[in-house]
Amino acid sequence: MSDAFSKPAGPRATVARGKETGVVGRRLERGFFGRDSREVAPELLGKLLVSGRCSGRIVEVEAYCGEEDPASHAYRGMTPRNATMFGRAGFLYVYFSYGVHWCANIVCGQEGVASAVLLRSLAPVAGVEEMRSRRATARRDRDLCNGPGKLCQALAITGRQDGADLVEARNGIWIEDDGEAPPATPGVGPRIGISSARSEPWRWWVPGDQHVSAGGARAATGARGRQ
DNA sequence: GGTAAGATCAGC
DNA sequence: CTGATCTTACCA
Repeated sequence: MSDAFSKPAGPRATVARGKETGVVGRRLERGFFGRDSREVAPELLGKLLVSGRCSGRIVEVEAYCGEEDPASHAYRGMTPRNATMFGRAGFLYVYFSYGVHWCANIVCGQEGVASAVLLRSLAPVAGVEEMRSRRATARRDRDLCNGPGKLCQALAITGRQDGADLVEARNGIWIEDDGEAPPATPGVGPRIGISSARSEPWRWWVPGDQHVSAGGARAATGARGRQ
């Protein structure tokens, strides 16, 4: 695997991109994340995930609620894998899924409470060429970041970013608010790909956005999912 | 020690 | 629909 992450861009990238887009956003602060993940998740819709020279607008998220949530990795307590989730809010929890893909979460809530928001889909904004080069299998640009594994591959997020602080942003990765408001009425529904707590409506998305994940789109159109 | 299941994706 | 292929939980 190539290491495209050797040069973290840092906050300076905000200015650089601002020159291109005319918009300079603000990094989200610790307090934004230090609440219940179900409160944070829908407010993340419309925010930008920035990693290196790439960024994308968050269009689909899921909340996981630690030791009270059977679908959460933290349900059975702390393990080496999920330790980051038990730490401070505003850090990135990255895990390896199905032995194949990486998935990224933002830790929320109080320290010691393992709640987090899974980033499921982005609309690509900056660094699209770089994303394409990392995701040769994506035939269309809308396939670059429309899934939790895909967006990590596109933005070069791996286990190396597990435990990265999105607030201090010293790893060149952070969440930015460029003024785009979350949808007043987001899509809401059950989470994707889990087998327990299937009825909890803890997935949110931007209605009608073409970058919502394939699994999410299926669920939204009422097609049969695993039951 | 073995085995099954999993917050996924791509290719058939 | 299936294979890929790593981590964890759980059972013997």
